[in-house]
Amino acid sequence: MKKKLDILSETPLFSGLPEDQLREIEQIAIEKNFRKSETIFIEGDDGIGFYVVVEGRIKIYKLSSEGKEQILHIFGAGEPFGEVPVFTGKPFPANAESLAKSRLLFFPRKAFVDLISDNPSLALNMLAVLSTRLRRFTVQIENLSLKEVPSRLAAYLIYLAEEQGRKDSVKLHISKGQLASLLGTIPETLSRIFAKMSAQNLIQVTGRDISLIDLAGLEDLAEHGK
Amino acid sequence: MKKKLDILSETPLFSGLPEDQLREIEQIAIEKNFRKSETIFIEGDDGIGFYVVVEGRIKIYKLSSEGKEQILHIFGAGEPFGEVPVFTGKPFPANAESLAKSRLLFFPRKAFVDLISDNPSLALNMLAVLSTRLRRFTVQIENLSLKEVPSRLAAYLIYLAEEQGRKDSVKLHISKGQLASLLGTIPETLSRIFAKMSAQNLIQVTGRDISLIDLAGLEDLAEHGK
DNA sequence: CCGTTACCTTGACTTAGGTCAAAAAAAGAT
DNA sequence: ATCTTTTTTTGACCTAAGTCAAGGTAACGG
Repeated sequence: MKKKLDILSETPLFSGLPEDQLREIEQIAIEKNFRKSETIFIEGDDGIGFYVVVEGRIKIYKLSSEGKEQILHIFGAGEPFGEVPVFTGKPFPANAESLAKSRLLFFPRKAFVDLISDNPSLALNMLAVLSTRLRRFTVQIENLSLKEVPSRLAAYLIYLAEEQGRKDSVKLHISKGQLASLLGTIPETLSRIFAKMSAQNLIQVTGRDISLIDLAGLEDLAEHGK
Repeated sequence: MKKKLDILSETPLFSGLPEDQLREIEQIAIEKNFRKSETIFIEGDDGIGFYVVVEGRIKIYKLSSEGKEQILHIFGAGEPFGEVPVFTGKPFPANAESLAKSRLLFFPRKAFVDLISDNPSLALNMLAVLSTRLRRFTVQIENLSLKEVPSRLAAYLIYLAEEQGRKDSVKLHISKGQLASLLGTIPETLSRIFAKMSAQNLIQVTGRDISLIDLAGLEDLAEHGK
C-alpha cells in the first residue's frame, strides 16, 4: 500500500512541486475509502472539496430523466475529480460513484484554495488539469455530435491501445454496458457494432479482451466513418 | 468606444483586481480587430496566447470530416477564449471565427503566465473561468446525449430569456442555421421543431423574435421531453 | 458445485432526425 | 427599388440507433 506522499508526487496536479510543499498538501488531505458502487457525491450537492484517486476507479456521470446514463469520465490512480465546485462555488454538475473498491484523498476547499493562493506552481498545475479536461470534453462533444457510434468505438479502442502501450490488443477495464454509456449509446447497439466490426475483420472480441486486427481500418473508421 | 481598462475591469477574469494590476494586464494586451466571418485560429494551430472579446461575437466550433459544424461556444463582450493551449501547451482543439466585426484583446502566453505566477487572485479568477466552462460543457454533453432536439431548443430559449432579462420574449442573436449548429442539429430539423412548437402554442416565431407563450410548457419540455 | 444474479447478445420493430431537392422568404448589394 | 445571394421552410424519403422482449452466457456467493 502506497504512502500518501508517493501518490501526491506522481499526480500531475502536484508534479514538480518541492517536497516541503508536498508535505503541506499532505497535511490537508483526508483519506476516504469507498467500496464498489458507492456514491461519492451527486449532482446538486455542495462541493466542499475535491478528491484525488489513490487507487480504484471512479465514474463521473449524468442521468437523464428517464434514467439513461452518460458517463463523462472514468478516473483512476493519480487523477483529481470534483474540482469544479471548488472554483465556481456552485454545486456539483454531475454524479460520482466508485466502480471498484477505492481509496481517495479528499482536499477541503478552503485549505486548498489557501494553498493555491501562495503557490503559483500549484495554481498553474491546476489550470493545466482543468484545461486538459476541457480539451477532452471538446473531443467528447465532437464525438457525440459529429460521429456515429462505430467511429466512436473505433476511436476509443485506438485510444485504449495507446494508453495500454500495446498496438494489437486491448483489455476493457469496464463492462460493455458501462462502455456503451461512456460512448453515449446503449448496450444493445454496442453489442451489434462489436459483432459487425468482428464480421468485418477489424477486431476480434473475447470477453473483455479485444484484438485489433486491422488498425489502419480502425483508424479510417474513427476518422471518416464507415 | 470603450477604453481597454474599462473592459478589463468588467471582465469576470479580471474582476476584483486592484487597479495597478489591471494596468499591468493592460500593458501586455494587444488589440486585434476582425471583420465578420474572419478566422481567428483553427484547430491544430499553436496557441501563443488567448483572447478577450471587447466587442463583437466569436464562435468556437468543430467540423466533422463531411463538413458538418458543431458550435461549442459563442462568446461576447468580456469573455475570454482560446486559453486552453496557454495551460496545456497543446494546440487549439477547435476553430474560432468572428460572427460580426469584432475587437479583441490578445494576451501573449508567456507574459500572461508570468502575471498569473505572482498574482494569486488572477490565478483563482482564471480557475473560476475554466471551471465554469467545464460546467457548461457538462450540460452540453448531457443535452447531446440524453435529450432530444425539442428539449434542447426549449432549454436554450429559457436560458436566453434569463440572459436577456425578459420572461415572455427573446431575440436570437444568431441565425437559425447557426442555432441549429449550436444545438447539435441541422437547419431543416430546427425549422420543423420551431413549426411544431408554434403549432402547440408554446412559442410564436417572427423572424428572430420569439414570444414565449407557455413558459411552464417549455420548462416541462426542456426537463422531461415531449 | 449449484443456483442466483448480473451481463451480454440477438431479433423484430419503431422512430428521431438526417439527406436531398426545391420553393419561398429575407437580407444585402448595386 | 431590383437583382442577387443567403437563409429558411417544406416535402418525400432514408437510416442510425433506440425500444421491447427473449435467450444465452458468464460471474459470484453460499
